[in-house]
Amino acid sequence: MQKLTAQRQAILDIINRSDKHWDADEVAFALKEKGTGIGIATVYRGLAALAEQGLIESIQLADKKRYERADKKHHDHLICTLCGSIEEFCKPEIEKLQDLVAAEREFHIQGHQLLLFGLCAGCKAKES
Amino acid sequence: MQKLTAQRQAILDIINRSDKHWDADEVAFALKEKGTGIGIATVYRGLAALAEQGLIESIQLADKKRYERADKKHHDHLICTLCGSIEEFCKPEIEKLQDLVAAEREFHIQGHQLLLFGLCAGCKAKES
DNA sequence: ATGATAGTGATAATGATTATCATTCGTAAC
DNA sequence: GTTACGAATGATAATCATTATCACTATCAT
Ligand SMILES: [Mn+2]
Ligand SMILES: [Mn+2]
Ligand SMILES: [Zn+2]
Ligand SMILES: [Zn+2]
Repeated sequence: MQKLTAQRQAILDIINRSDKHWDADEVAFALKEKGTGIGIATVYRGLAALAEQGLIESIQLADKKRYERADKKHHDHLICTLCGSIEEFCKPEIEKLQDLVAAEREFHIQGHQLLLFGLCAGCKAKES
Repeated sequence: MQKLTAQRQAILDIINRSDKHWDADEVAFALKEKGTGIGIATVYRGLAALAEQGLIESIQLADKKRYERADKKHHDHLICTLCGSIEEFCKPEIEKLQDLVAAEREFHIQGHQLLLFGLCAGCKAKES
């Protein structure tokens, strides 16, 4: 009984039209730019609803949640501690090993989050 | 120039005497129990200072930061989404693959965090 | 002693997120 | 078409972990 309202559709459109990892404020701002202003509480609720339905993906960073398109295959993230950029990677062997660890402990795995922190190529170069 | 004051030593003792993953409030409460009450701001600063010096380890969960003893070898965590229990595991092959991913992208890795979410053995059993 | 420096603790402020609540929308029954 | 109900909206208050302030204190070197 989760409805895909006009507001939620607008949020979904914003996110689907880019490769960015959006936080709630960024989405709210983008909608305002467009003329489609939406209450901030509705943005939060819309993002949560869309993620619950699998229409977008979420990642939990230290300070806040970010959302991205769901039409990519599963991946994890490299986060630059200097410029904040977010890169993506996919390493099925890691996922296999995670399943193995869970199986060994009779842990029923529902999800995971792997974040690699460091300096992106660009920032590494600048760090003479 | 970070000092190991009496307050910080008290925090460190609390954490070193157990295998728990402590949040700031739990540490503050444990200190109060002991008679060694410490201002909550000092607890936060003390935990941050101790972690910076490598005397304790921190993990960032969705809602809050938790701290644990630093005298174990590196490990990652399995988190039960039902009872909140935290188990630990160590899988060097995963760490190797992480380094490989970073190297491929010329990303200078500084740290990582791998969380596996799901049901612990106990909770899985109860879920008839 | 005199500073310089860092730490403490009470409390205010911050910032992301969630709760409240009156109002509105969408749809299904009458 | 009107009514009725559940869900959604939006303005705003509340929550909660954490950080910032600021006056005061402890430590240590000159
Ligand atoms: Mn991504
Ligand atoms: Mn641990
Ligand atoms: Zn960077
Ligand atoms: Zn459990």
